[in-house]
Amino acid sequence: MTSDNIQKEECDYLESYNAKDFDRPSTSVDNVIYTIINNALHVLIVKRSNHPFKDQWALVGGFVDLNTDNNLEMTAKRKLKEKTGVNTPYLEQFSTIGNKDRDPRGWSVTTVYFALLPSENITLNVGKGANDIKWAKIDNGKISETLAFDHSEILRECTQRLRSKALYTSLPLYLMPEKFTLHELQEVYHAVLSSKMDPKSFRRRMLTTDLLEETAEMRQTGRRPAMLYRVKNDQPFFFTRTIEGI
Amino acid sequence: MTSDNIQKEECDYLESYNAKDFDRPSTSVDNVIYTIINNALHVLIVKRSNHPFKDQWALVGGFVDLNTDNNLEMTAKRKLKEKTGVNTPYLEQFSTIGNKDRDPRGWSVTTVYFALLPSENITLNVGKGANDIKWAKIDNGKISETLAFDHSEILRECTQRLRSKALYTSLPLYLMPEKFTLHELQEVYHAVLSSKMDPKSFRRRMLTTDLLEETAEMRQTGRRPAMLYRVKNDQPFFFTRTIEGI
DNA sequence: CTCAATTATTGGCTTTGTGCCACTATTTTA
DNA sequence: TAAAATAGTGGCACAAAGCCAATAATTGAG
Repeated sequence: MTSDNIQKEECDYLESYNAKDFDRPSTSVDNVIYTIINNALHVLIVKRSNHPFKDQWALVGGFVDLNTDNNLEMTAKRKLKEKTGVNTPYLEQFSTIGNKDRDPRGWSVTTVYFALLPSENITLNVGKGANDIKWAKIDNGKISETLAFDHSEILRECTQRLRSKALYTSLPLYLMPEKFTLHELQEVYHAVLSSKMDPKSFRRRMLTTDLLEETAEMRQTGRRPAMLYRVKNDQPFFFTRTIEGI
Repeated sequence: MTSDNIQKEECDYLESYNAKDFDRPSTSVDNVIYTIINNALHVLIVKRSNHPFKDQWALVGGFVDLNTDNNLEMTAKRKLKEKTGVNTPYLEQFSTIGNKDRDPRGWSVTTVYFALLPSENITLNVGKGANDIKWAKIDNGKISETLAFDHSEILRECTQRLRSKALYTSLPLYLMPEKFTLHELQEVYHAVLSSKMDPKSFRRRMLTTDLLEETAEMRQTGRRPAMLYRVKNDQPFFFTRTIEGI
């Protein structure tokens, strides 16, 4: 068969193809949106106003809208923007969970993204499908609220991934405000890792990369003032060694 | 509203819920199946016997079957077993790609897994939807065949991920036959990384973990015989330092 | 005005694991 | 018996982390 014939055949095939002829799972995106509040890791959750799991807390997510979303990341960003107003977060795909039991409506697939938001002036909007929204504090990888669907498990695994990446990357930098001291950055690492590091080692690790630059300002806190830094290089950095002893 | 009332409401809601009322993307799984042949990394590809992309090579994949597959991983394993007979590979979810352009039939989501198969006696079956199947050699992260859909890009990115993980994990061990010499293992690392390492450093790195154990046998190759090892610990190992200079 | 308390920052030695490269060991074949 | 080939080791240098004590800069109590 010639290549032209195959092209023709494919056109015919596509013309007669009807998406409704095949059973498909539902497809959604869920965001695990982290930020730092009072030196503790928090995650954004919403209270569902619709069935199923009505009036229960859940991660920020929603179905892919085939008309407005060109790809999965657009779905993730649309929901993120709707709830926080943030346009350009650090956003990374975490994992996709698909099975026949996670949603009472039937076979369901969700692609989970996680976002890191700087800890400054974020205004929350309840948005669609929700009647409440709040930051929930993460303790020991868990929050006190029970979440809808398999979201508690997703949150636990995603937080574990974030923690593991903090051991060898600069990801926690995306949780920082524009200007910050090295001590403040170290506190954020502590919040993510739930473990303390030596300040000398931490400073050396951060300053021997090209990630940070000094500002002309100092943080005045009533004791010895501390140098304020800002991010110089926006790319995530991968260290060649992990932090040990976790 | 009482909790009982909500339960009742949810039952009513689920009863009236009709999956066909909502447009959903198609959902598939694609496998990037690696093995080692003649000291080179290879990937399994099939020639499609159906539209679209009829008669073109593609990764091993297929649609989720809502009736037989309980979850996405079952879809991945079902296709893997159909083509190779392998039941228990190393299988890891790589990434999910979903957009409106990747499939001419419309909005499509595919979850990509990668599998590592030991380099020994695997019998290939053409299986459903294909009229040919073969191992394609990976050179510089690419194969010479053009692949259907966005599979060439998926292969490139997935191979990059495998390469990057080989720098700090023991993943290449899953590509080894039951017994192997340290030199043979190093050759597999070389095949994955496309770069050479010092034999002393490599042996030290491998032997200071608890990953391997000596067998009583030696590989006889006509020169000095080499100790044969087998895998002692089936869990993937994460080194605290990456191999440098790549 | 001086000193204790507090927080920021540095000095410097130890430890760990890799890079490097020359050297030794064991086998076959010429 | 020696050369060639492959397996495996000795040992030092180096980079980056751990560890912990010392120094620096500031405020507030007396």
